[in-house]
Amino acid sequence: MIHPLLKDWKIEFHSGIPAYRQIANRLAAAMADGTLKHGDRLPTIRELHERLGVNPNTVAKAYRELTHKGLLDGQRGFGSFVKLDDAVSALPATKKKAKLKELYQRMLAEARSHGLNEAQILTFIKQRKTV
Amino acid sequence: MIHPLLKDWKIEFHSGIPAYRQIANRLAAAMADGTLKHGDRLPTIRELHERLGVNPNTVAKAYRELTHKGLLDGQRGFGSFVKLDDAVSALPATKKKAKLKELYQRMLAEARSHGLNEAQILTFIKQRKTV
DNA sequence: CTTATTGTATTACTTTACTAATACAATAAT
DNA sequence: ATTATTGTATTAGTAAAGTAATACAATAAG
Repeated sequence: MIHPLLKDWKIEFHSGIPAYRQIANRLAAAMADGTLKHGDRLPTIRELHERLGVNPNTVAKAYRELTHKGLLDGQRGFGSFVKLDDAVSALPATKKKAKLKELYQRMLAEARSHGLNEAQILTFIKQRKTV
Repeated sequence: MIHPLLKDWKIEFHSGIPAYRQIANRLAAAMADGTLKHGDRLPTIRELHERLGVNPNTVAKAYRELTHKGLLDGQRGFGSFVKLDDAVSALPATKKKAKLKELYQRMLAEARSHGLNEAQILTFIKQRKTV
């Protein structure tokens, strides 16, 4: 049975965003929004490799990154499994906040370099509805 | 007379953020918050080169980027000048918005990969006071 | 015990990003 | 006209990122 994640998933090879990043982001997003739950089995590295047309190592790199963040658990001969309870929820609020701040600052810097100031940015974001 | 911008400006060489980016960001930020106004003369490339301890070309790269965005105007033998009215203000609102959206999406993707969902992110940002 | 399946490790190739050295070109001052 | 000052262009070197080819290791199933 084909994994739900694989529906309509194509790597954009000329987007400037590296393949492994697209993979890691998609998986992480699915975890964050609840599509993937703790204990779920991910597609095997080789399956993604075939379906997406990328090197097995590229998939492995994405998996490794998530594993390193504690979001994933790989078991040889068995598969890779989502691991949400411990690591993520246990990620202290202060650390999360620090990470967010860092990301936000980076976005600010880039926006500024396009002639936008923080007020405009905040205005834009605050208009967005909380999904 | 030493340019105001140069006060307490050191390049962080081991921050992972490239020197030219630090330069471009600082200048753009100064433009966005009003520290630099239209027509202001920037430090010369060679002056920044000496003060910051980076290659002239590195400074030039930052200037080139801003020039390309229409925020700067370089005149040989004369200097580089801030150019805010035309380009930036004329940057159509729709384009600004598109850019913001792109930046925001990128931030979201990265935040998700740290186990955060959009709601948390929005909550964090909305708590920030509009400077 | 053997085999198929899976994640992991090693190594190398290719491209891109960043920085640097150097020379060139235009402007202004004298 | 000459010279000093400034931005620009060309070229090259270096490091890092991304991808790939291949071999290895652990687990489960028969």
